[in-house]
Parts: sequence; C-alpha cells; structure tokens
Amino acid sequence: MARNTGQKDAVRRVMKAAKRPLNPQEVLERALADIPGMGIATVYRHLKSLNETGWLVCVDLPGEGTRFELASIAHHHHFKCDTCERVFDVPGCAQDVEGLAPDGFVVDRHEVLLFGVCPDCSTP
Amino acid sequence: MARNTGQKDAVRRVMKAAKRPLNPQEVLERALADIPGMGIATVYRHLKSLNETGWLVCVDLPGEGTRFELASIAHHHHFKCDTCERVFDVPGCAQDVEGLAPDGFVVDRHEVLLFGVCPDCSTP
DNA sequence: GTGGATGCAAACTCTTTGCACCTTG
DNA sequence: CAAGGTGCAAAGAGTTTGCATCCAC
Repeated sequence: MARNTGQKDAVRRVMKAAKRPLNPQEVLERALADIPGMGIATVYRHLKSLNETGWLVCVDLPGEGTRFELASIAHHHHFKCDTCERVFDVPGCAQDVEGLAPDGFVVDRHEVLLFGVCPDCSTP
Repeated sequence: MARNTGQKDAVRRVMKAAKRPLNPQEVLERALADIPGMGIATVYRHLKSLNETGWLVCVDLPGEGTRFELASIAHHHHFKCDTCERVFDVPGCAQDVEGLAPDGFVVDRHEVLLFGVCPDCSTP
C-alpha cells in the first residue's frame, strides 16, 4: 500500500478528521462521501497497513470490534458511554498505573478504560 | 438456565478452578473431562447466563475474543505477556483512575490493562 | 408428563483473501 | 507497460440460534 491513491487519501483524511476512535464501518461510511463505490475490503487493507507503519493505533473495547485512531495524539485513554455506546478520548493518565504489576513483571504499555454515562446522556 | 444440570455444574467448576481468565474454547476443553460430548454452544449459553446473573465478568483484551472469570474475586486488573500471550491477574488498583474523566462524565466501572513481559519470559 | 436444557448444524457477523480488472508512476 | 491497488464475492473464525431430542423436577 505504498502508492498514493484516492482511497488511501480518503482513509487518512477521515482518520485525521475523527474526534474519537472509529471502527472500519464508520471509516467506510465517511470515506464514501469522497470516493463513491469504495469497498469495505479496501478500508480494512488501509487500516491494517497504516497500523503496521505506526500511523494508526488499535483501540479495543469489550464487546465490539477493533477501532482505530491516530497514533500521533498525546497519551490518553478512553471512556465508553453505556447508554449511547460512543467512545470518547480522555486526556491524561492516572499516576502509578504501571507500578501495579507485581515484582518480576516488566510493563512497557498500558491501557485504561472507563465506563459510565456521558454528559449528553446524563442530562436529558 | 435455572435448572441444575451436569453441564452447568461443569462450567461453574471449571471457572472456580481457573487461576486466570478463560475463553469459551478453554472452558469447553476443561469441561469435556467431566462431561464427554458436551457442545460449545452449551458453554456459550452458560457463560452468557452466568455473566448476566453477575457470577462471571467479561475480560476483553486487544486482538482476542472474550474471556471470563469469577466476579467474586477482589477488584483487580490484568497483565498480558507480549511473549507468551498468557494473561495474569494483577492485584490492587491505581489511585484516582476514575477521576480522569472530564467534568460531566459519570464513571461507574473501569478496566486497566498492562502489557509487557512476565517473569517467566524475562529470565530465560 | 412438561418445560427447560442440550447437541448439532445452519445462520450471522466481522474480517481476510483470491482474482480479474483498473490505476499510478 | 508493469507493479501494485481495488471491488466483488467467497472463505474463515468466532459466536448465536432454530429445532428435535433429552432429562430434571
């Protein structure tokens, strides 16, 4: 996937514009505005290659497929609303998270997921 | 799933004996020792109902299917070894994790995942 | 005896892959 | 023009469901 094509540009544009992690289906829906007729397989192929080059990172949440977001955004975590199912970025990081591991475990990465109700859903 | 059957007992026994989160396939393999001929669908059905009653909780990790473990064990988190792929329980919890959420978000649950190398894999 | 539980196989969902055709460089 | 990218459809993996049969109560 080294060649520059309209499809690849569309995926990059969609991911840059996203304010939250997107799944392949959401990426396709947004990319279709630029490239009518684009196929889901092409989305998967580009997400995979952009992830392998380190431009995108995976965001996995319980009970749903993999989402992706830009690798370049600052260290942060995620909040999933139990009501509307949307996923939000949460800036910052708890202290001492990696210190939790028992002696002998070497931690080089961590992920924090919060679950609850987002502002939109808690004030009807 | 309110009736007491050998299959249900087998799933409960397997889960109680497990020292780490198990996926449905692992549960079936262990249950087959007690109930030869048991089907994977029955495992899924019992895992689902035991989860709905709150006896089991889901443990989702990036890049793999859902695992389950007893809900009764103390609040803890998980460590996945990038080398041997095993998943370990990590006792305790970081301070202020739920305080990360921006104003307006109501947090009622959280999950922390650590990734790195376990003691077995770091001392060859 | 009766309704819930089970095993099997088919259905479903999500993701990947094979292939003929099209596009970029 | 050649190498690589694309869309479609089929193939896979994991999970759920329909149904006839079986078993706990």
